[in-house]
Amino acid sequence: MTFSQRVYSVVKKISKGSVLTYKQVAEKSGSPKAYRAVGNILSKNTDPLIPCHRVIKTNGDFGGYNGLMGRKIALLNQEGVE
DNA sequence: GACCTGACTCAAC
DNA sequence: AGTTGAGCCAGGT
Repeated sequence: MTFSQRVYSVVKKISKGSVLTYKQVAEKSGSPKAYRAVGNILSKNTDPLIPCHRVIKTNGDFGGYNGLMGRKIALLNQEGVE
């Protein structure tokens, strides 16, 4: 089980209406200081099962996610995410 | 195996 | 409060 796999598991466990920061994911993944790796891995593995859009920056702002979404994210936010 | 990159975060200016 | 520099991690080249 590599760190990336752990990150995937954590992100996939995010419930609707909940958002985790890269730091939170890193902590749950086992390495509280691996926030760097989290962003890096997610960027290279944009799996459809991974709601990367639910992963935001610690300041509460939206992260990158260059995905083909865009406004879909806003819709998702309306689902329950602030 | 070493160096570079990146969707980050924190502390200091 | 905004910008800059430094620090950390895993993956890719």
